[in-house]
Amino acid sequence: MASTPDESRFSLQKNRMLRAAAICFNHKGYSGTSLKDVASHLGLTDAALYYYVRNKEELVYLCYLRAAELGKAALDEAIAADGTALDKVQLYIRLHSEFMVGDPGPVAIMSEIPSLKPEHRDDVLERSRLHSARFEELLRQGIDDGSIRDCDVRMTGNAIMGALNWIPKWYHGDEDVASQVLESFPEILSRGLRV
Amino acid sequence: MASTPDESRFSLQKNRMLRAAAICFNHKGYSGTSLKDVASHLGLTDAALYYYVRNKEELVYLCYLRAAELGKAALDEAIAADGTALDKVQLYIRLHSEFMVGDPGPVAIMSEIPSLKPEHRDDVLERSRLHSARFEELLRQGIDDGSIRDCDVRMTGNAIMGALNWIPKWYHGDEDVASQVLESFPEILSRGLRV
DNA sequence: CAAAAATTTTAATGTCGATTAAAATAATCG
DNA sequence: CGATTATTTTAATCGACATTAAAATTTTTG
Repeated sequence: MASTPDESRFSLQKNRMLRAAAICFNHKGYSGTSLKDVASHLGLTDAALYYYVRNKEELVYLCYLRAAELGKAALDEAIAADGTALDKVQLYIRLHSEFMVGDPGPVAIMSEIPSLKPEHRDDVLERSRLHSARFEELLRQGIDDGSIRDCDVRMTGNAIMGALNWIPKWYHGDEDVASQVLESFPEILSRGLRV
Repeated sequence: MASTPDESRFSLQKNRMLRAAAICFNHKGYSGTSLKDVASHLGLTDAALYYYVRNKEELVYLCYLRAAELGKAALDEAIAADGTALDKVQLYIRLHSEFMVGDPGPVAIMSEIPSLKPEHRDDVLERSRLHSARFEELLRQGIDDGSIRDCDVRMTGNAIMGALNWIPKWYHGDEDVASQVLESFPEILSRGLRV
C-alpha cells in the first residue's frame, strides 16, 4: 500500500536524483549545494531537475520523505517480528543502522525542516512524531513484558534516535566502518535497556 | 589560557549575537535564517552585525567554535575529576547534557561545516576530531581499568556523541524537559558501558 | 561639557543561484 | 520510418539576501 516501486525511467531517475541530493546535502551542507551540484552527480544540467521536481524546496522535502519512509519500514518490520519488545527494539536498531550505512543508503540529515513550506513541514514533522511515538510505545511494552528496565521512554527514545540520526555525520561510505556500525550499534544502544 | 571572558560591551554583545544566531539556526534552519532574523533577536538592524563579524560565514564559524569550546570544557572537567574512567564518562555526559539544555545553552548543530571557508572548516574539524579522540581514549582507559566493558571505542564514541549532539533537534527550552534530560541521559548512555 | 571613540542605522549595490520558457535531442510506439 | 511523447539543454530573467559606505547616534572619557 505504501510504495509502488515504479520501474519507469522517470521514477528511476527521480530516485537517483534523491539519492544524489542526499549525498550532496550531507557532504556539502544545504547552503553549499546548488541544484547544479546535484545535477552534476547525475550527468545532467541543473534545469533538468525541474522535470522531476517543482523546485528546490520540493527536492528537500522528498529527501526527507524518503528518509522517513526508510525509518518507518525498519520500525514496521521490527514491530512485526517475534520476540520480546527488547528483541524488537534491538532489531529496529539493526535495521535502521543497516540502511543508514547500506545501499538505500544516502539519507539526508533533516536540518532544513524549518524552511520547508508549511504543508511539507507539517507532513515531515507529523511522520517524525508518529515514528517517535511508536518507538516509545515499543519501549513501554518492553517495560511491561519485563524485557526492558523501567526508564523515561521519551528520553530513551530521543537518545537512541539521536545516535542513529547522527550516523550520516561521520559515516562516509567506508565499507569497513559500515560493518563496525552493524557490529556495534545494536549492542551499544540496546545494552542500556536491559533490566 | 583558553578564554579570557572579556566583560567589555563589545564582547558581551558579540556573545549575545552568537547565542541568538544559534537559536535562529536551530529554529529556522540555516538557509531560513537571514542576518536580519538574527539581528531582530537583538533589537538591531542586520547591518549592525557587521560590526562584530566580517560576514555570515564567520558568524557560523564562531557559533561552531563556541559549541566546540563548550564541549571541550565539559570533557576537560570530566577528565580532571576523580574516579574510574566510567565515572568520568558519566560525568562528561552529564556536563555536556547540562550545557546543551542549560543557560550557556543554545548550541548550533553543525550542519554547515562544509560551507565554511577552508581555514575555518579545518579548524572546526580538527577540534572535533581531537574531541572524539580524547573521548575514545577515555573509553579505552575504562576498558583497561576494568570499569568499562570491552567494546569498539570508535563506534561507542560515535553513538554517545550522536545522542548528545542531536539534543538541539528536539529540545526547545522547556524547563521540565531539561530536567528529564539531566535525569535520564547520563544513565541511559553510560549503562551500556558497564562490564 | 566637549571631544573622541564606539555602536548602530540608512540607503544603496551586487551577486549568486533558483527559476522559467522555448528549443533541441532522445526515446518510444504505431 | 514517421510521429508523438519524454527528457534535457540553452539562454535569459529575477529576487532575495549578503554586503558596503557614509551618516547618525550613543557611549565613553578627559
